Amino acid sequence: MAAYTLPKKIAARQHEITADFLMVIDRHLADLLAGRVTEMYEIRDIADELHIHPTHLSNTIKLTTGQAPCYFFEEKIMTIARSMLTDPQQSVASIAAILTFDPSNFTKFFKRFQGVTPKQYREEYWRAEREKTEMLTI
Amino acid sequence: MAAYTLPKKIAARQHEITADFLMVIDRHLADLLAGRVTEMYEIRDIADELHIHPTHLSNTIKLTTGQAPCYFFEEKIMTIARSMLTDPQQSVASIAAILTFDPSNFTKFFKRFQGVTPKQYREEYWRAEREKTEMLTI
DNA sequence: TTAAACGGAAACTGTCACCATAGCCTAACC
DNA sequence: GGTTAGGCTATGGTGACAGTTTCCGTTTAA
Repeated sequence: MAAYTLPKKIAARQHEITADFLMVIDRHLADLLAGRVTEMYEIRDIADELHIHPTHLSNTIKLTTGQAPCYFFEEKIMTIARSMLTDPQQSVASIAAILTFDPSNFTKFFKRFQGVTPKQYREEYWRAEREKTEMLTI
Repeated sequence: MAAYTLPKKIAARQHEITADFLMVIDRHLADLLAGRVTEMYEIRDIADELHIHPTHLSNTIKLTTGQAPCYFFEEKIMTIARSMLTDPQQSVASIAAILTFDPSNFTKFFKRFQGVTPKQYREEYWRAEREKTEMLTI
């Protein structure tokens, strides 16, 4: 009997793929923000990096999470976009550029998920901030 | 070896869509002429009826026939228009109305395909008819 | 020997950019 | 007065392309 057994497989291959996928997009987005890359990954690029077929990636992510790969990618991009919009120094166009959108598409993309345009989102954010400050000073 | 095989699929899904598309526009135009409907179908309406995406409809028709969906739609409308114009009772404007055009656009539409305006077409048609009759009476 | 992993074709959904033109009005022309 | 042309703008259709889903065939490992 072997005294040492391999650690029990916590995740099946499916979950390994899912975890790897999430790591890859996190790393890629970090690279994008740091300016180390300037092109947005496509699903094909991620599948290539994981050495599996794009269709198989799509199927596996959907199977383990109930959501398609794009969902997570887009969610993370939205989180970054919202965060950058709270910085009044950055123009909407420059944020769009960093996220590899052309300005027009960035607005469409953002509005589709957030319901409001980037500019509206920024304005509402600062209005809310001002109200908070007033609460303190009164 | 199976003695009975299913009949070989003659038409792939693509051809099924194409056939259905042609049926739908035929039926719709018949409805229009009979006054059962007064609005011209758009590609979206046909796609809805076939339960597929408009883009997919467009791409599939183009793939199987080499022509875009509009081509067939417009061809059939032109056939109807030419036929109605041979009836001297119907004014050009009333024909336009039945085909859901405003008079000005109908002329433009007709000329684009036929090279001549509706009125010219009608006149040439009757001139040709008269010549035929003269041939007989001489 | 069988169930998961994987490859891959085909059908389908969806977005975007481009542009021809329908729609609408006015004006000109038989 | 019915027909046609001109001019403007909003928009529908298209073609290209990315992604998803379904389905099935192979391989692989237990």
